[in-house]
Amino acid sequence: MASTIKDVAKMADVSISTVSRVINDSKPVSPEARRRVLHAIEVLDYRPNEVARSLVTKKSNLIGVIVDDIGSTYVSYVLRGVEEIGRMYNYDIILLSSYGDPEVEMKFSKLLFQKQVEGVIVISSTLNQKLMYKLEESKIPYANINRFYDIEEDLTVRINYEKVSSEMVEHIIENGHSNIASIAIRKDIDRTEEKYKVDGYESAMKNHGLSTRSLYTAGITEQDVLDIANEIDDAIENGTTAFFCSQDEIAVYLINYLVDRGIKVPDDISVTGFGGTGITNIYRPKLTTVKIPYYDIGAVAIRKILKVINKEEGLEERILLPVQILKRDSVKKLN
Amino acid sequence: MASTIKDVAKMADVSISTVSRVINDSKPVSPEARRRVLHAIEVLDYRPNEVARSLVTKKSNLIGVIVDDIGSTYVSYVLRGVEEIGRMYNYDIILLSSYGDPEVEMKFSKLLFQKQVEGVIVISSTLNQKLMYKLEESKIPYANINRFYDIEEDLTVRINYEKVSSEMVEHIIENGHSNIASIAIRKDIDRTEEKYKVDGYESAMKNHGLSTRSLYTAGITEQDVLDIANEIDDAIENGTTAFFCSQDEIAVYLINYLVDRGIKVPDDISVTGFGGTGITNIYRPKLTTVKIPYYDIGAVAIRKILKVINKEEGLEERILLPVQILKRDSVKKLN
DNA sequence: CTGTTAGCGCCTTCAT
DNA sequence: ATGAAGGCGCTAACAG
Repeated sequence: MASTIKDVAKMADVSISTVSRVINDSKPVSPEARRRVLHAIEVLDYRPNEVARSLVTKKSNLIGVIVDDIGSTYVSYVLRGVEEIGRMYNYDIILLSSYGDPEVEMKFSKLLFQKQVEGVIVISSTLNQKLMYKLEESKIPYANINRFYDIEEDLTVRINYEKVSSEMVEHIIENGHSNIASIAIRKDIDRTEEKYKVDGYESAMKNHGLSTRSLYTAGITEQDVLDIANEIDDAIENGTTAFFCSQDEIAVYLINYLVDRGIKVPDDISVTGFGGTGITNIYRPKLTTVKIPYYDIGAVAIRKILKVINKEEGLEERILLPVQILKRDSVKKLN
Repeated sequence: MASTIKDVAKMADVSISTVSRVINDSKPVSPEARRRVLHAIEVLDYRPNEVARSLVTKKSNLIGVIVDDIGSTYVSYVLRGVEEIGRMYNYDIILLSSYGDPEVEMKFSKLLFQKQVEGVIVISSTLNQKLMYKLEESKIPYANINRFYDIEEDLTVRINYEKVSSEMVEHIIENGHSNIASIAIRKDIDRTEEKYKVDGYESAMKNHGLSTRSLYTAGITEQDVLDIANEIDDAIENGTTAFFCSQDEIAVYLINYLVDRGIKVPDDISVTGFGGTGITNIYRPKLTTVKIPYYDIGAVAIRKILKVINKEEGLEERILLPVQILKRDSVKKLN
């Protein structure tokens, strides 16, 4: 059995209050007493029991994080930010992976409440409104981070997808392309970031008096891309020289498809993506893409929660994260 | 303020003992009392406070997981297994990411002890002996999962790298190759899985009377591979037609290097890897590689810990996980 | 500066 | 079958 505050008190020949005072540095303690306590702590290898401490202080220093799949790159990148900033403020992360099951997520939230977490962060690719309601009514601070859905009310951290999309399209245009198609995900597009990307694409094109061609996939799997092969072929036959894709996965599977058909990227066709995670550094050609600051998204989310917990006054500004376009090798300069 | 067991007792007009009995199903309670308690719980939306519960039962149902980088594919894949199996047994995961700093890891272990975790799992790419000692002397069950180091005493879960390496080399030989080189990581090779891989390669080659050529990198970054470009070129000039690589990253960067030099894979040169994570499905050509069961590695590790916690008698067998060779497109059949 | 006391919310004997 | 009482390890008044 680990030693307790009592053992330390006994050994140092003081009361447990005094021990508590030195470990918390809460009230003045005479140098002599402090010395003895410290010594006893050392000898007994005493470590305060956080569970007991939480019970009385009502602070668990725990943030619950519900994710849909810890194995996904998106989730793990966001988690980096959450974990590191949480740590800076002495908060630990309890991690729960739901694999996208909404019912499981409901159970998780209950579990987390019982564990007395002080905040909850949800990192997912799907939407679970029921979970949001439950978190809302729980009155504990929470943040919702979603890979696709970008909903005004839920917003925690946002990115100006429309603007950066326009910039990316400008970049493609500057490289001499004029027949540029976009590919985005159709599902729930009115509530996802995809809408903003397509809007950005279309407005940039219109600003240059160019006509648009917007293709849509069902998702980001290889099959989803192959399913619109006809439309891709069609675009190319009609002179499309560049594809502005709303996600790195789409871009990469598109390139795979093109290469398999003997079409070279970027020599014959240029392609851009959105995301900028590891794969885009390894894959050849190195993808020209928008680097989404996943780490910062996580960091800002937990920071916001901690602010609420600590009742920091921070004016509730909407945080808009800057993004960066990585100009690499998948866009060719036409002459 | 959330309602407590007292509130429930008052509302149901019973003692807190009775409430405790129904929520834990520990002792018989009259149907009538039970009904009233359940009703009160429902109305008050009562959820037992796990912190208080842990304090008295001395069970936190928490497993601490120290990782070097939550953002790494390796870590997140292993975590999937840890999390899911932990969940099955009602254990939650506290996640700490050290970014490889040994001192930080020491602090983490202390932190975890204070949080009263019942077990600790370390998932890393580096070795922290001090941490292992500390965990060992803590007397709480722990498991050490390492991406590279494969040390007899520390073993938690193991893989027969030598055997599968031989099989992979056999596969390459069956495809008509005879001049095959290996590439592995030199660092600490006597204590890493790399040794077994090279051994497997060499023994397969010798069994076929073929001569070996073993190259070594400093690590798995792109630069590490480029640093041995001369040796790679040299091997090719000397007739090498296939490279058996000890890690997917090495294989992929090697292919990048070769392709950049106008050498086609697998048409001119065949390449195999080790790992089988997501990237190898997306990358072209699809890599022929050994699929390491990361999920199972994590699952077995936590299962082992839970066995100790629950004092299950399970004979302390050494678990050897089966692996699978993914025969895909990066090895060409020579005629 | 220090010790005593009263809980935090819950489980668990021990009586009844 | 049920309630009263004690205590898990710790913090926070309250006296002194």
